[in-house]
Amino acid sequence: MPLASPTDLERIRVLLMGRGHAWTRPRSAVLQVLVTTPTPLKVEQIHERLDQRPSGRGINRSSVYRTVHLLQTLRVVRRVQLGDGAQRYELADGYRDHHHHFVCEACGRIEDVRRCPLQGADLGMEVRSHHLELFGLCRECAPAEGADRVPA
Amino acid sequence: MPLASPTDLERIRVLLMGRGHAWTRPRSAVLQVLVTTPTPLKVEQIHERLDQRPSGRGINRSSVYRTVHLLQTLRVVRRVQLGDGAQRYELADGYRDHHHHFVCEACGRIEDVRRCPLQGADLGMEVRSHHLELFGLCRECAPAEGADRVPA
DNA sequence: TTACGTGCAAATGTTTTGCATAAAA
DNA sequence: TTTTATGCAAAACATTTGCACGTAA
Repeated sequence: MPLASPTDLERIRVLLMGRGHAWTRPRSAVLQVLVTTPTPLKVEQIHERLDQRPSGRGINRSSVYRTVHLLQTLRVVRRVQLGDGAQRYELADGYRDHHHHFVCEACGRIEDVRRCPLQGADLGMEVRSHHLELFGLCRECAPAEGADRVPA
Repeated sequence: MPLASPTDLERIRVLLMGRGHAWTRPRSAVLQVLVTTPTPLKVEQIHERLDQRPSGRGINRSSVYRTVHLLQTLRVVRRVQLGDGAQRYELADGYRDHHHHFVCEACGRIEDVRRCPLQGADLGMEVRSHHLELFGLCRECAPAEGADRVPA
C-alpha cells in the first residue's frame, strides 16, 4: 500500500455515504487530490491543485476547509505538522501505509519515512498512536562523503 | 535537568547580550515564564501568565511574539505542535532535558515523556533532530484494570 | 547619546461562519 | 421534495509590521 489507489476512493465514498454524507463534486475532487499526492498538503495547495483538474474547477476555499474537516472527523485524513507553523493534511493510516516524514533543513524537501523506528517499541499500553517527524539534511544537501569539494 | 533553573536564565541572558541583543523587561519576563513552566505554552498563555507576575504587567502581545521569535532563532526555545492546530513553545534541548509529549485524547492533558524511545535508534546519519508526540489515554481517563465499574 | 526594543494600531494571513442558493438523496 | 452541501461575503482569530516613543547599553 505505497500510495492510495482509486479503489480507496471508492471505499471512502462508501464510508461517507454510509454515515449520511453526500458524495459531491468538491468532496470527490479534494479526495482525488489527496489520494494521488504522496506528500502532505496545505489547504492552499489542495485548492491550487483542484483548479488544475477539470473535475475540480471553481471550488471554493471554504469547501476545501469543510471537506478536510469532515474527513478528519471520519479519520480518513490526518493533520501533519512539520515544525513550521503550517497545517498540512494527508490520508490517514488505513488508507495509506503507516509512515513518518523527514524534512530537510536546508532545502525544505519533505520525504516519506516508511521504516517506523517505533515499530515494536514499548510505549506503554495506553498509547494509541504517535506522530514522528525527523529533521536533517537530505541526500542532495548533505555534503557527500568523498565528494570532490575543491579547497580554497 | 528536570526543569530549567534560574541559573539557566542567567546563561540565556549572557547568550542574548553576547549576540548584541538587549536584556529588557519583556524578554526577561517571558523567559521567567518559560523557565518555570513544565508544559509547552501558546503565545496567549504566555501573555496571560505575564500579567500574573509583578515583573510582567502590561507587556504587549506583539512583544511576546517578537521575543518568542528571537528565542527560536537563538535555539533557546522551540515550537511544539501537538496535532491540534495550535503553536506552543517551550525551552529547547540544552536548556531542558530531551523529552517528548503525551497527549490524552480524552481530557487533553499534556504530559512529558522523559524516556525517548528513539534513544540509540539508527535513524540514518543525516538525521539531526526529531519530534515525537504520543497520543492515547492518560492514567485518569483510561478504564483502570480491576476498577470497580458497576454494571447496569 | 545612540542604537535597539516596545507599545500601539493597522495590516496580513488563515480559518470559520451565516445565509441564500444549488445539488444530492 | 426534503435534506444536506456549496458559494459568497463577512467575521473571527492568529500573527506580523510600520512607526513614534522609550529604554538599555
